[in-house]
Amino acid sequence: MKVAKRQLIIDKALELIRKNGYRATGMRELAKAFSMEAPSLYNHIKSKEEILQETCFGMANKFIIALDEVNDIYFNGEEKLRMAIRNHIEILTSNLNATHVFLYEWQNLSEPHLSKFVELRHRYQEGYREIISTGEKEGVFKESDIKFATLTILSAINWVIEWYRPDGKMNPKEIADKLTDFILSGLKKEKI
Amino acid sequence: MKVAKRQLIIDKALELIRKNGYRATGMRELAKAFSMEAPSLYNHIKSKEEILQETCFGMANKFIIALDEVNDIYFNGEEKLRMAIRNHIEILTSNLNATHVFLYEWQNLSEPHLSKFVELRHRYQEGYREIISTGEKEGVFKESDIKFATLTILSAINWVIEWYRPDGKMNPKEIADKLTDFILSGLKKEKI
DNA sequence: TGCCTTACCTAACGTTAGTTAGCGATGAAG
DNA sequence: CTTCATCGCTAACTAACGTTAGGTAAGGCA
Repeated sequence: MKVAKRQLIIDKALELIRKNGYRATGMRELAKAFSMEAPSLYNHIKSKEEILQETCFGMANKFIIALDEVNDIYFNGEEKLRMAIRNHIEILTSNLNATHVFLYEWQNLSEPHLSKFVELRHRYQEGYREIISTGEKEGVFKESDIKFATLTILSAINWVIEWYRPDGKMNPKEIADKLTDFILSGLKKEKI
Repeated sequence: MKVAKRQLIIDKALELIRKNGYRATGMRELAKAFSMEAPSLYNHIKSKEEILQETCFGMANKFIIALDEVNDIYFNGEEKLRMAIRNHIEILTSNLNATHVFLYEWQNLSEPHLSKFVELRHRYQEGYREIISTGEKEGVFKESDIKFATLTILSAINWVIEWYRPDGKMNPKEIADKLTDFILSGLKKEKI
């Protein structure tokens, strides 16, 4: 039972944090969502930062594992990119609140967790860089500044969190496919 | 003299806010940067939020004016997009700290400024939507979900703030051009 | 000389933050 | 029936926040 309520608290915390920001989300406000007083929360969690840490590192793991799988299973660069983006969008859309914390609130981590987290982020970028590099070597992707392409791609797929609505007209897979098409082929009509 | 120091204070504030976040940046810390005590700041500024307001609305104006110009002067959709992105990157890279506040800290605005600001942001997006819509009607751009394309493009050009370094190897114009090429033509090699 | 403004100071206010201490009720286990 | 962990509570602490009040030294100007 304890573990269940703990998860409820964390979930609600993530929801509030996404809505108002980590610093603006107080323990008293969080407690109110459960008709409790703030100190009672500490029967379930160790501290406010514990929520932040668990979420940041938990999501980092999810993203990294999914990416490593792609790099292991698929060989073709284009296929790799398509699957990586599909996985990323899938994780992002099914963990909107947690992903927001992962993307934008990690700066509130205290040391040494902050440094550790930055390193994980770096590793994730590295994975994408590899994929693009693969596609380039295969002659399928243009010769491009790989760092540049990586960052641009990551920005596009992360921005999805800003406008995705679970009840919208596109489901995660459709978003991922459309995004991949856009990234691969751009906006311009192909010359005939 | 007073106006000069006021600007120095605001500039330093923006620098600190970009580094640590609006809420994490305190008046005492800001004052320390000038070897002053916190209350002395109030001889130069009215409040902490004044800095936020001035920056958010000031930057919004810059971006919107630049975009309106593009929509007035150029006719071709592709040219419009190229110039809009060039202007955007130019403003962004020459106001890194202020742009960060504009992009990520506006949520700390209090009402009614918050609503007003959101409306301005909306208008800026609208401008990009128009451009893409123009290119589509001309038959130069693919038939695409315009909202989707707009958001993806804006995310890519805004993400530049995350990795741009003034002493890096690409200057703003190069970044803008490369970004535009990427957005227009994508990552894949053109079929022969 | 006398005065007013500028720009700093110290002291302190009121609020809010995260958290701890310690107590009481409940309910399952031995 | 007793025991003991669970999970709430109130009270309160420390630290930090933005800001105000009120005072003082310096410099331009009548």
